[in-house]
Amino acid sequence: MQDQTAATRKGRPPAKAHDAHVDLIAVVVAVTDQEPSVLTVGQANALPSGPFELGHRSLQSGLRAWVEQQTGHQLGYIEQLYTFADRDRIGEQRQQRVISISYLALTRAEHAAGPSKRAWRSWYDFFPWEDHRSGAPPVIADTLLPRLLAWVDERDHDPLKRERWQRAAIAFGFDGRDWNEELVLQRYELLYEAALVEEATRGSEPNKSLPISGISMIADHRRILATGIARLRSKIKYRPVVFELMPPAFTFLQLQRTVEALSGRLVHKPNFRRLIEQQELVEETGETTADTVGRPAKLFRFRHAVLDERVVAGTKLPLSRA
Amino acid sequence: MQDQTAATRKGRPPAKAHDAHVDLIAVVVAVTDQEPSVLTVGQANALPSGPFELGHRSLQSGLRAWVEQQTGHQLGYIEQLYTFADRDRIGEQRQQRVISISYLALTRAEHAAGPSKRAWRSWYDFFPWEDHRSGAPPVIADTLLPRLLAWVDERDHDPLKRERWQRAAIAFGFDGRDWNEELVLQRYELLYEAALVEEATRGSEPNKSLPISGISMIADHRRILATGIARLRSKIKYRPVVFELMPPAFTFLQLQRTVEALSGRLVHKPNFRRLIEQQELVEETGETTADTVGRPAKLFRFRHAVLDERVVAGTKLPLSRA
DNA sequence: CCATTTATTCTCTAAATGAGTATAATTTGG
DNA sequence: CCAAATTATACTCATTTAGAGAATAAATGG
Repeated sequence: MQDQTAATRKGRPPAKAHDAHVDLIAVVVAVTDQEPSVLTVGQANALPSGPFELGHRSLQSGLRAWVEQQTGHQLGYIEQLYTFADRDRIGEQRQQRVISISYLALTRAEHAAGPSKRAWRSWYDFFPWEDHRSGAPPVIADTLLPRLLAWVDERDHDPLKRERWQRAAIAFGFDGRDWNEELVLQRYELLYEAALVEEATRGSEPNKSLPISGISMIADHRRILATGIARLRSKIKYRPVVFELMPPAFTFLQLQRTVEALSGRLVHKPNFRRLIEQQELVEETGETTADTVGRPAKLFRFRHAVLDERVVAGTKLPLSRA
Repeated sequence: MQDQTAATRKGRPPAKAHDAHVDLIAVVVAVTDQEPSVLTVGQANALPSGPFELGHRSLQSGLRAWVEQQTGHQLGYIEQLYTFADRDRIGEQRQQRVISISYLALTRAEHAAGPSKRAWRSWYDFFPWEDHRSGAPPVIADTLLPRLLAWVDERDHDPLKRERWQRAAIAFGFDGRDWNEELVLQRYELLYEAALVEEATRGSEPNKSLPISGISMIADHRRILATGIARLRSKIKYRPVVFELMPPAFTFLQLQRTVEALSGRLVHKPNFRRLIEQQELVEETGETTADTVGRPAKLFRFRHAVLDERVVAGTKLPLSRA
């Protein structure tokens, strides 16, 4: 799953007319001080990216080269996210097609020294409504809910109103529904559709009452970031990827705080420990933490062997033994 | 998740030199007569595909257009699979880069009449080792195991031998391990690496003792098909996508047989029923089947409402209530 | 009517999950 | 040095879910 790439098709006449510009773009994630952060460039409002060039051996190596050049950061774990190609989601129009192939990279924030243009930034700067670690953030009730209600009311008649309202309610957990932390992309797309994010209004006249929600990014980078967050929030649940973000040795609490930072939710401490233990994902290093107050915690390391042993979780289909 | 696309990047000088040819390629799946089949073109050894052109509104609409033109088949549900760009996996070398953006489409085999070049073909023709509905297929013990052992033995020394053997054992369930039906792509890649599939030997001199395993496809289409099968086998477990493959009304057994066809494994009938029922995925139509022997089965239909109600399964993180 | 076939419902046990409570090992303020 | 305070770790208990199979129901074909 971590290394897929290849060209295809048999000798078809090269259709130069349709050739496209291909960009590689990276969502590089680290967690430091209980804050999930993303690697940015420029005015801290762009993801590292660059064109896929003839010199690149593969998509992945092209991506690594660009990120390293632009941020000085070397990537470890990466996986492909999604390939975008909409014309209408970019401000300017061009004659030529642009394809963006996005990747998710997991890393630790330290790594390589020296002065560089790299800037880590909490992803909740861009998505303030996504952090529910201390309850639902006020921005939802104060800003988003009223605005979304207005957007629902744009519709004249009932079935259409209800459809909009239901979508909003599912995405944000209104009407007593549960908050679902995985719906990052749906929420962003809804806000985009309701024109509650700055980038949705770029083509139009500057409306001073907007924008309102979070820091925006250039082009559609915020959408790509949303895609990455959604993927990661989903993936930590069934694959041991959190450990890519951890130092070599860590305590249970540190691990828990990392998961909480990513998912934007608090987890139940004893049950979290039980979950990790029963899956045998970690082993004791023998050391304990010294620096803290309270009872010192044992240090653990990730059991890399699990990557070989059980490639994947379990079934979920009620298989028959026959 | 079903409709994502967009262009990116701010005004960077168009780097014509690096422009790439972009192909769209479809894994179109249907299940008929308990056989999972894939839509092919050409000599029934190619997936429908075509270049992404300026006239296409989006990647998805371009894909739909090509499939419709080449097969006369109209697509319903589609989702993006993966974007490939390896140079070394295609027979011929070219100066220009080729990007293949692949999609998975789910449909029903009937649909549109008239003469057409479309051909449905069981995916097990291409992956005979993947069908475990009547136990492990003989090809594994008879052909693959000995060949893989020889491949393991190519390595001179122990740690390297062990590493190869462990990979094979995990992928194919040797050494008393369980068969994991989701590892379709890993298995294919392993066979490719061990040169046990025809396409792995295309650059080299024709070795008569090979090829051996399944029907091959042009270029890297078989790899893309493997990617699609793997995705589908994984996805049916946590999202109600099987219903895209079912007729409007169906019995529990038909539904079960469809799941079995896709996963290549038999499921436990009462527990399968319980699973579907407790998730309230279906409702009775009121009719029953007439044509069969034995007790007539009730007919059910998919409750489309579930797509709105619960967008997604559940948590899997031990959340705290606070 | 009886054997056969398929459908549907139950039962029972073992695991996994959710939610707390209890106990252990430290540090820190007096 | 002792009593909070603080964090870590271990247990408990009820509830749900999953795995495996038995029992019952409703047809068909003689």
